[in-house]
Amino acid sequence: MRRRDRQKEQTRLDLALAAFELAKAEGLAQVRVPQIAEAVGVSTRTFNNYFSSKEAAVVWPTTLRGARLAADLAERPAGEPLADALVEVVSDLYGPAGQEGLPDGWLDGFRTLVAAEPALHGEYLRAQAAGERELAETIAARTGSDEADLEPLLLAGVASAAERAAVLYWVRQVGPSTPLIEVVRTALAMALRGITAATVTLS
Amino acid sequence: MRRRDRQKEQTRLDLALAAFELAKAEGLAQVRVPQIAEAVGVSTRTFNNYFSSKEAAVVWPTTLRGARLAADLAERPAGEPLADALVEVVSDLYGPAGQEGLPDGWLDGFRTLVAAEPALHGEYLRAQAAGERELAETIAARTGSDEADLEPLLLAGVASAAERAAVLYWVRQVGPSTPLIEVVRTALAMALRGITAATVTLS
DNA sequence: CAGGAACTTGCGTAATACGCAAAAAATACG
DNA sequence: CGTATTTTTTGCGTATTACGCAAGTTCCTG
Repeated sequence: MRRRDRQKEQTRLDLALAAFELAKAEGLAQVRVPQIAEAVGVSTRTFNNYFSSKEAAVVWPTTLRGARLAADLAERPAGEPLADALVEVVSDLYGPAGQEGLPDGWLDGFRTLVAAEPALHGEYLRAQAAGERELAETIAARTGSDEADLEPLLLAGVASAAERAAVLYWVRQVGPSTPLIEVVRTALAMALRGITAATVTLS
Repeated sequence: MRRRDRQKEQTRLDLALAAFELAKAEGLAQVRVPQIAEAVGVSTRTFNNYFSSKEAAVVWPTTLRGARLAADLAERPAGEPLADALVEVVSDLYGPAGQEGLPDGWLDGFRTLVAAEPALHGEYLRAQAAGERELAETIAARTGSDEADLEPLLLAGVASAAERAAVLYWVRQVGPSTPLIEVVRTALAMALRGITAATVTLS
């Protein structure tokens, strides 16, 4: 029962990475679904059992990273202030530990590819949004907020937005680059200060 | 030159609203592109000159609203604190003035539809992201930041995230609803307090 | 009102996504 | 150890779609 699941996830990741490599090499538009399937040794139909489009496949690791984010937050010491925990957990995604399970240099290549391929933007944001939802749930669990509170949604959304902004800033940077992980930390710190400081209740 | 453009934009909006109405009535998956085109009286091929998918069509007004957001911010008095201006401008989108050019009740129907149709999420987020970019540029122009600064990106991202979080919160709300526009104002105020207060520079 | 630009349209085609049912593989169980 | 059962993969058929291209139509400009 478990071996099966692991094999499935491996195949899913294989397909995702194959799609990514091909897109990087030839441009996403030139990549054909059968080509991806063949690279992994499965049928086209099987590819479509795992992913509903090549875009979804390319972006799959983003979903994984989102899940890892929530999981990491859940394991943070309970006493730690939430803002600090968020900064750590998100910026860790951009450190060496955040690349686990993915090939070397994946993150850089992925950023480049997404920037170059507008066709990926929708699926990419979708994947991020999924992670954001998980994150909001974890935050709610941690702070003991009501399931339907505004704060967890806000915190997750803002953290996610700060992460995106940091990456965007870093990509556009021209001069000597501040390391991405530093930019991420700064952006998160700036963005989170507001929400965690204020305690506002809706009437 | 201008009459032509106006007609074009009208057609584009007609197609978008037709797609929306049909999706609302029959479910997006049941709607066929030729059906949308016919509803507006153009050929299928013309539909695809305007939009590259039915999803993109349904979501088009979101793009318009994003553009309006940036335009509105540009017209705010220069003296006004940026955070205040952002709160006003975003929450105005959820007031009566924000519905201009769209049919009555569009906003409610749209929210419901997007919530019900995962196939729209990608395009929806894409449209929001486009608005976010415009907003960041307008903010940069307003504050006189360098084109490549982090702050404008962060502010635009956080404002956008706060808006999304507010809507999500409001949708899930069970009890007596706080008016959406109030939730939006609160969320923005909470989220923005941090960034605008802090002045952090990257090393 | 003639010349030309912009927009629309029909046609052809490559690609895709998914339902369905059969084959194959993995696992559980006696 | 072998068979029954569940899961996964696969092939096939098909409805739909997106877009290049070239011809037709509309509209503006001088």
